[in-house]
Amino acid sequence: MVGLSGGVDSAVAAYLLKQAGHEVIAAYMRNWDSLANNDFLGNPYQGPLCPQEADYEDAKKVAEKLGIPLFRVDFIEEYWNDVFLYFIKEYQSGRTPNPDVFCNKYIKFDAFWKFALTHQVDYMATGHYARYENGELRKARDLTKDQSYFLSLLTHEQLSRTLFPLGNLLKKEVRQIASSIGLNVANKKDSTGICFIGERHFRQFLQNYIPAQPGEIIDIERHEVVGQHYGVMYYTLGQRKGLGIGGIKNHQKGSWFVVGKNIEKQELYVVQGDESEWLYHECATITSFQWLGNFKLEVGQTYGVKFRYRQPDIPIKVIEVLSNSIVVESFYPVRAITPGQIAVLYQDEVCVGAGIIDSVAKKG
RNA sequence: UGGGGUAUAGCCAAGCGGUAAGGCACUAGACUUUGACUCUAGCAUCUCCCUGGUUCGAAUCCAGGUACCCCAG
Repeated sequence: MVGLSGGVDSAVAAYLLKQAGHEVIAAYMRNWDSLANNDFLGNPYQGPLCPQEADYEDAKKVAEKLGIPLFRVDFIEEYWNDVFLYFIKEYQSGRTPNPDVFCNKYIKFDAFWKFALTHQVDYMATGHYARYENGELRKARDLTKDQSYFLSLLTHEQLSRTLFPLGNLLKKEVRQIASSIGLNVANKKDSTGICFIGERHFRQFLQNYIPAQPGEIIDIERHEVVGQHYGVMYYTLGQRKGLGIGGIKNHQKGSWFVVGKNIEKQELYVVQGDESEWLYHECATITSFQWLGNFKLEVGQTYGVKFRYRQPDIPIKVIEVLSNSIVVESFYPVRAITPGQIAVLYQDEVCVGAGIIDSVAKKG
């Protein structure tokens, strides 16, 4: 069973599986209901035109074109309970979660799989750009579209029952295939924003679930108030936009960036200029760490790590291994390593482990 | 109510007679299956606190007014 989103990637994935001789069925998932979920503020799609229904129509056309049956399934409650509540809780505690990683873990590769099982399938498949070969999760051939980052918290069991038909293709090739077989979505723009929710004005979106709590923005170097914020939970480390801090007398030119926050005091800490020491760290404690490698994880080993999606691999050394967490140290300062985000360890192309960034520190 | 200083876009700020730099913020777009970062573009055209005056021409000079700041009382 293939998860058809209405986009070009999953459509081509389904096509390729069918071409390969698999018996393919598909399902369109809908996991977010703006009305039921009070998704009002910051939602650009007010009114009757619902992008999800447009996507469903696209998926139907794709299924029809490919001659495969298309089911429709909702995991709105599961998404809310397993992904969104966690998402909100993290923001409330001042962290910056990555909901899509958990959406994969609990919805796409769990709830969806259970649904697929009711149709007696052997495998599920998605349009992710990633590879799972010989028990190893690997980056996609198209490194610019590689999505192994988002799959890094899956288990071997989840990965081994999944096919990734796009793992060895370039995005460009996927679009060419879609075009060559006349798929309606061949030139459809890639979707962005939180999976199943979509593009939102983020601060306003959060305000639907976390009430505003305005407070002071403080220059952490001079201990001066330089502005007012809407609520510390709406900002993330390294953030520039949305601070609204203009020119200030006797200050140099330059933008301001978030470097910290105090939930209790509702204070947001910032620095001017993107070269401030406050923005950079080398050490990170990674909790809920899951090891995917087929050898032993030990102190002293070096890997490449992504502290956020699409970040080039950063060389790090493992300096501590605990039962459920590890501590790593990069060989050079890294900007805005952010608690709540997922840190993924790679050994070249192989994803060997991942966990949640819990805290960061300067070297030494 | 003596003296001095400043008044330029939301903020900081160039310009000192020749027809409004720059930065920040903001907005839009690009990038992006999280949030960010980044990049590109836009952003004072009866306008430079107000009113007169000098001049071919003023934000720039002069006079008066208004507001705020500082030092003295």
